[in-house]
Amino acid sequence: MGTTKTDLFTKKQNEMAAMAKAIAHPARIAILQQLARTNACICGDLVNELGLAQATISQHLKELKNVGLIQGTIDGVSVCYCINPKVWNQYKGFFNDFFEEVTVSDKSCC
Amino acid sequence: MGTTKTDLFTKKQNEMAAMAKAIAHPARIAILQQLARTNACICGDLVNELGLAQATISQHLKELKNVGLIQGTIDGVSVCYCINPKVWNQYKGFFNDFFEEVTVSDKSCC
DNA sequence: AAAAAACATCGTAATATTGCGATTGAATTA
DNA sequence: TAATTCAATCGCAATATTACGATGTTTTTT
Repeated sequence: MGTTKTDLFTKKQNEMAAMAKAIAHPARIAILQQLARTNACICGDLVNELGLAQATISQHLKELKNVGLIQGTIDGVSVCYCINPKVWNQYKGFFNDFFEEVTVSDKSCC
Repeated sequence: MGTTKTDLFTKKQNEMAAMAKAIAHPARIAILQQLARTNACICGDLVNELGLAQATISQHLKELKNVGLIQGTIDGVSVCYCINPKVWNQYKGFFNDFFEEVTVSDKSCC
């Protein structure tokens, strides 16, 4: 118990849920926005900006890295993180498709 | 500890995260797709289709109702659920804006 | 080589989520 | 009215998430 029963759903549905989960935290939203704005960013800056502990930020960065939304390259002592445009655009497409699936008529049925 | 520090983030960021969380489960994705397809649905059908226990489905429906994505009206003994087009389109817009925030250039910086 | 700087990882505590059986509540039917 | 049906809610167990101090690792600087 307590575990999501992924076997009950399609691959696409599980993927969609995983994608949503990746951005289902304000810290990760904030991180992505920051990276989006600057188009390059170091982790230290994020720690200063967000107000969360370094370990916490690092953990969120790891999750974003795991789903491929960001990538980091070592730059001397620090690490330079940035958005992975390919995956980003994939997300954009998937979410768009999902919400487009229903071109909801303005009148609801009930 | 263990609680998300919402006070560190903007209202928009918290809202965005909450919206993502609402669809961050395959069962809720499946429910929304089903409602989208039929444009009207009864809960009992969902229980049969999804394979989760009635109590579990009811809980997911409640979450979707809480964020306004769906609405239910009593129809005799059963309840008819459907998508709220207004909120649905709001979600569509917000997600689109979020991913549009970065019109990522095809070359990443690092 | 020693100290410092920037992150990652470990371990742990607090809280949230998921799932379901059992029960309750409301409406319909016999 | 009693039985039935459908869904909401309660209570609990299992697992996941969030957060952070402490420690480890890697590179730079002294």
